[in-house]
Amino acid sequence: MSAPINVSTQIAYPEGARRSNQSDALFDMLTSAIMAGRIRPGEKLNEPALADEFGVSRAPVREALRRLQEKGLVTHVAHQGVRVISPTLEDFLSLLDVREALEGMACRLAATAMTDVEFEKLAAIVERHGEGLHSDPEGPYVQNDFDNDFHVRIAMGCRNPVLTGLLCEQFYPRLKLCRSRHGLLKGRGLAAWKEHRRILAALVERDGDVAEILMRRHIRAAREALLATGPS
Amino acid sequence: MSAPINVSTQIAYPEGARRSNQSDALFDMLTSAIMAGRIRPGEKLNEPALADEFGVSRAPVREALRRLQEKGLVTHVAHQGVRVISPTLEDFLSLLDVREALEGMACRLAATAMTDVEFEKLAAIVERHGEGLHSDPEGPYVQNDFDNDFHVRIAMGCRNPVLTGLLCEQFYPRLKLCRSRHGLLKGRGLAAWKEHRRILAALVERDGDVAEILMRRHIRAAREALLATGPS
DNA sequence: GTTTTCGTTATTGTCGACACATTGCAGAGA
DNA sequence: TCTCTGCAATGTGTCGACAATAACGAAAAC
Repeated sequence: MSAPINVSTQIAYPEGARRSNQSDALFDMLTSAIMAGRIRPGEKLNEPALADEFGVSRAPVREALRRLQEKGLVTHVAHQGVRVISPTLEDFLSLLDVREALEGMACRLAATAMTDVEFEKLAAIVERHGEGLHSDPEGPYVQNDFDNDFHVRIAMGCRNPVLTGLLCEQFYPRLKLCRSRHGLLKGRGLAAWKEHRRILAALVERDGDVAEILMRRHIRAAREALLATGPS
Repeated sequence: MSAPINVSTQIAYPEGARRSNQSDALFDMLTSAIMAGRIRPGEKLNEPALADEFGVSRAPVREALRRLQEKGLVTHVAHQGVRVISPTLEDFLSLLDVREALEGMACRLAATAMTDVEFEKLAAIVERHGEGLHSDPEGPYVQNDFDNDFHVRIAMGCRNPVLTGLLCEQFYPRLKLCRSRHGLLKGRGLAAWKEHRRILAALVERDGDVAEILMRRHIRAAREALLATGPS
């Protein structure tokens, strides 16, 4: 038996986020716990144990775990329980290939779909990123605030609900997990910022073709940086 | 109360497909029933009613329904039950935009990842498609056999599990539903075949760049054909 | 020391029941 | 005739329990 995870005491309930049902609450809790590293990759999530810990029956736990699985944050092998995924470098690379395709398209669509107000907001994000670089120009590009992230904004600006959902709900959480496992890309900070700036410029020009190309190149650069440092 | 669906009597059990647990069996049944149109778009799937009809408790039904929801085949609004989605033209178009991005990437990757044997198999599929055109050159491109479909083969040949999973499990079923609702693209049959042939040629040349471009153009052509006939 | 067999345990699927929320209907009142 | 209120029906989340299956570990046989 694995050691008790005891997540409940470590998670501050996001105030408004308390949903009506236990299954949702559990899902939110586990999601943030995994993403924050409070539950480590490879760690086991025991259905009865979690039910016991949270004082609920197995049903809501079961559902929350299944949803985590759909989200790609945990794996479930029969009769061996569910574990937090510990993505390999290959998994990471696969994810980035698909991400290149998806965000490229998102960028193309966003070029015509986003409003000028949204572009201003995006510009502000890029600006703040630039200011942050002064402290550590060689550091990685850190995504600290989901709603104010460059990529997230574009994903939400493309006005394609399928695409937005895929990126925000499936890909970004998994990518974050991959990053926390394989390390951020040091030295990419400044380069990433410059690339963001060029993407923004193309968007403002409403040039979808160029915006897509630049975004794809941007993600491929990150992928290649990973490939260079990864297998070490 | 909606009329009883009575799916069980209409579905021939796919012989080997009987899984160990009821939830899986139910999921398979409902999936094929929806895709075959035995359960129509907009139709309600009643949890207790299905449980009763199949002689199981609500638990496995519940799980099967949730998985259908993940797959994007049904929607679930609180206290109103779950219904088979009836995709709008906009939904269809959104799906096709994302599909363009995904299959484009799949094609690019497949150009280097697929084996010569797989290419031969793919060529055979294209050839058979061409022979089928003799009977109705203006007809639509029909995908009658999932495992022997041109696009499916490429999706499986790209060697990117994330991409393959997305396409085969999420997109193709939803696309099929969209097609059955909005009609197939008449007159695209011959054009589609020619495009397939060119894509195949690029793949065989192992030219990922061109293969991607051709595939994207192929899907965009289908999208525009839909746009032209759709709003009528 | 290695392999096999057996018992234990963990995981999982399923069940039937209950309680609560919401919806929609129906009847009362204006 | 329209509106409001209360009730019934439906949908839904949750519970505790049981049984079956497969993995794990220990003891026995080779």
